[in-house]
Order: sequence, then C-alpha cells, then structure tokens
Amino acid sequence: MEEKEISQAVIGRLPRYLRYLGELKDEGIERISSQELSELMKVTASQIRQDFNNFGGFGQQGYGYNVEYLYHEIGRILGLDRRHNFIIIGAGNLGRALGNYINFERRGFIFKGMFDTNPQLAGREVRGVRIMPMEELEQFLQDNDIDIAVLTIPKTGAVEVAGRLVKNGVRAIWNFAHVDLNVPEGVQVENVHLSDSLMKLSYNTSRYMKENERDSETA
Amino acid sequence: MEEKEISQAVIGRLPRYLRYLGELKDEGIERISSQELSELMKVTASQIRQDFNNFGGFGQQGYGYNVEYLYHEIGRILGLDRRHNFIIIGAGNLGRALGNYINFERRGFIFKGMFDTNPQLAGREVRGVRIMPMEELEQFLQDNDIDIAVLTIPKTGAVEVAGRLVKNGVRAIWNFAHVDLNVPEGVQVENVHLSDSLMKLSYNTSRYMKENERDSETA
DNA sequence: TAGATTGTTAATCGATTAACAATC
DNA sequence: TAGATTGTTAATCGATTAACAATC
Repeated sequence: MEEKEISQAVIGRLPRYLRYLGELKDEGIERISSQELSELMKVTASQIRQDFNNFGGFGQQGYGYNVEYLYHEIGRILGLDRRHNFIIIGAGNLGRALGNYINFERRGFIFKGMFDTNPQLAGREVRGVRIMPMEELEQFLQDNDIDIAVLTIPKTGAVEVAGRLVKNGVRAIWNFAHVDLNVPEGVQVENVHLSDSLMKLSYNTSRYMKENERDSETA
Repeated sequence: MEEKEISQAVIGRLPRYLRYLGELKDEGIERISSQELSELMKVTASQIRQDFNNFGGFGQQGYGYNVEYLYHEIGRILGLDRRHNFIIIGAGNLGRALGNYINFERRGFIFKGMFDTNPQLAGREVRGVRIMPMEELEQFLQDNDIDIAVLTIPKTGAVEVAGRLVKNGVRAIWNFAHVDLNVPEGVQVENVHLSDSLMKLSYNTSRYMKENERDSETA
C-alpha cells in the first residue's frame, strides 16, 4: 500500500539532473556513468546512483546510463509528460514576466488566463491571453481545467485568493507572494520568496567580507 | 581563528523568522517564547532555540525573546544593516520586474544600473535607472561601488557575463539564468531557477494525484 | 572471460528533536 | 521564592558517502 516516499531533497535535485542530461543529449552523447556525471555536476557518484535508484534501476552494470532514456524517465517522474494548464493571478511586472516566459510552454505548462484586481487592465492581453477581473475567477475555474495557479500579488490579498482557488479545485499554487499560505492537505504550494533568496545572498557576502577582515587582522 | 560555520539550512530559515518577527512587531507584540513562535510558524520550539543560539543568546530564561531586539539582530546577521548596491544585467521582462520591485530598497538593496545587449533599449529607463549597453559594464563597475549583480539573461550569455562581473570585482551574483555559474572561491552565487521550482511543483501534484488513484483502486 | 559500473547495504556525517539543568 | 523558559547537552532521525557484491 505505502510506497517508499521520496524525500524532497531528492526531488529538488531532479530538475538539475534533467538539465545536464538534456545538454548531454543535445551534444549527441549516448551514455554516461555516474562517475562522469558526478564530475560534471560536482556531486558524488554515490548520490547520483542513490537518487536514481529511488525510482528503480535506470542503468546497466558495466555500461552506465543511457542519456536519452534517463532524460525521458526523469522528465516523466517530474510530470513533464503531462500538460499543466496554469493561470496567473496578478498582472504586475512579475506576473507579466512569467506570462511572457515561453520556455514553460515547451515543458508542457500552458498559460491559460490572467487575473487582476485593477479593472483598468481588464481586456488587455499578455502573450495572447486576456487579463480578466477577479470577479470572473470562479467561473473561469469552473469552465477550464486549471492545474496550477501562479500567485504574483501583494501578500495582503494572497491568503484570501488562495482560499478561493482551493475552493474551486486548484490543487497546486506557485506562490510568489511574501506570505505563508495555509492550504488543506493535498494542495501543493511551492514558494518562491525572492526577498528571502536575496537575504541569503546578503548574508553570505557579508559573512565572507567579515571573515576576510578577521583574517587580515590576524595575518 | 575558525568561527563555527553556520549551516545553510539555518541561514535559509532566518528570512522567515525575520518576516514573522516583523509582523509581530507591527502588531505591537513585545515578547514571544520559542513555544509561541513555534506554534505560529509550525516548526519545533527546539529548532527555534537551536537556530538562534548559533549566534549567541538572544533570549532570557523565564521571559522569552524580545521581539524588537530579535528582529533587529536577525536583520543585522543577514546584513540588512548595510547598503547593497546592485545592478541588473538583462532588461527583459524579469529584469524589469525586479528593477521595479521597490521593496528591495526598503531592505537596503539599492538599484544602481541596468544593462542589456539590445542597443535599442539603451537610454531607456526603469524606475529612474538608465539602461546601458553591455560595452559600458566594465567602466560602470569601476566607477561605482556595486555589491550585487542580478543576472536575468538567457543562459547562453550568462557564463561569459559572470566572468566579466567577477573580473571587475563583483562578489555576489543573484543568478536567474538557467545555468550553473562556476565562480572563484569567495564569490557568492544565489540561484533562482524558476523552471526547477515549477518542476518540483509539477512532481508533487502529479505524485499526489497518482497516490489518490491508487488509493481509490484499493478502496 | 575480464573489466566496468551499477544497485544496494553498511558506515558516517549532519541536522533535528528531546530533555533538562541553568537562570532570569 | 516559584514558575517559566532559555541555553545546551544528549538522543534520534535522516541524508550523504563509502564499500562491495551482483551483473552486464
């Protein structure tokens, strides 16, 4: 009944594997060993083998891994063999930037609709997709098969909007609002807190500078 | 000589602490115990105390933590007491979205310049900041005190540009390009790979749906 | 067959949680 | 002083790395 649950640490590494394998594939490389891949990606060969073996054997003893096959398998694991229709809530700079990003389309993520509280924006288009007023959200969700909602609105409205999304069957939220969403079990939230990321960078640079100050003092 | 190195797991949690403490502060709450904070943030009280104690004692036995003090201390640890001048390389949708994001300014991150390969864009402005051609990058870095470069360009050019940045003294790169940058020791890179994040979301929703299918079969 | 390299088990390392003595 | 809650040590858990037998 209970399948071995894969840890998020492993899942988090899959997209990077996919990227390297895609590049190898484009270079026409057919096979690769965990050793070679480990040198390329700067991780241990042991980790690579462990990671892949979470999903069953993708390789062959004495040979290594077939690049094309592995590439497809990891894509499949990540759900890239399916289509994911998404909408964007919030037609500000970030929302429009994400709507315009065509590479998502190539991975099966299809941009279907955009919403904004500002009535001035209603009717305008982003890459052929109409911006709709928030009042039309529920109806749109009922009429369309939407898998993912992208939240690019200020944190003040985010929790309320997330509730409306969940109530109308959205099961995945890509959250760029700077707030924690509290959703029922079974609804997936992936947070992208840009300012948190920037603060981490700030910490690491500040720390490095301080270390150097100390080193030069003691020298 | 060697200070206890703080793990990135801890650093990664600091911005979230800062956010909750800021909200508590704005609500006028003066003190909080690790127990109360743990309920609010849905982490263990033990982890909170361990995390804070990496940086020395911020609390007081029998009392808890002073919200205002703790908020400032964590901000200081993250380097938010300093100014960080930054430039953005790549004036596409994402670059402009980040340039327009005024909240960074409030944290001490000052938007100083923007560059793009497209000569058509040269001279235009994003929030009062001039877009410059890439040829002017080196001169600009020499004339200005730039701490952070934000890379919002396609992966094809990213590695080359990162090299130029590092050569001219940039010590921190906020990398939105979908490629791993190989920088010398001492240069900090913080990656924001949006498509990786989206794939994780895709995995987790696909997986959840499959689990439910299985459950309903066995039921 | 011999060599290469996986799949997998065992050992190690690090991070999280629990427990409690110190102390405000 | 008694009660509360931290700071910190010890126990547990999970993730990473090492080792090697299985096998192509």
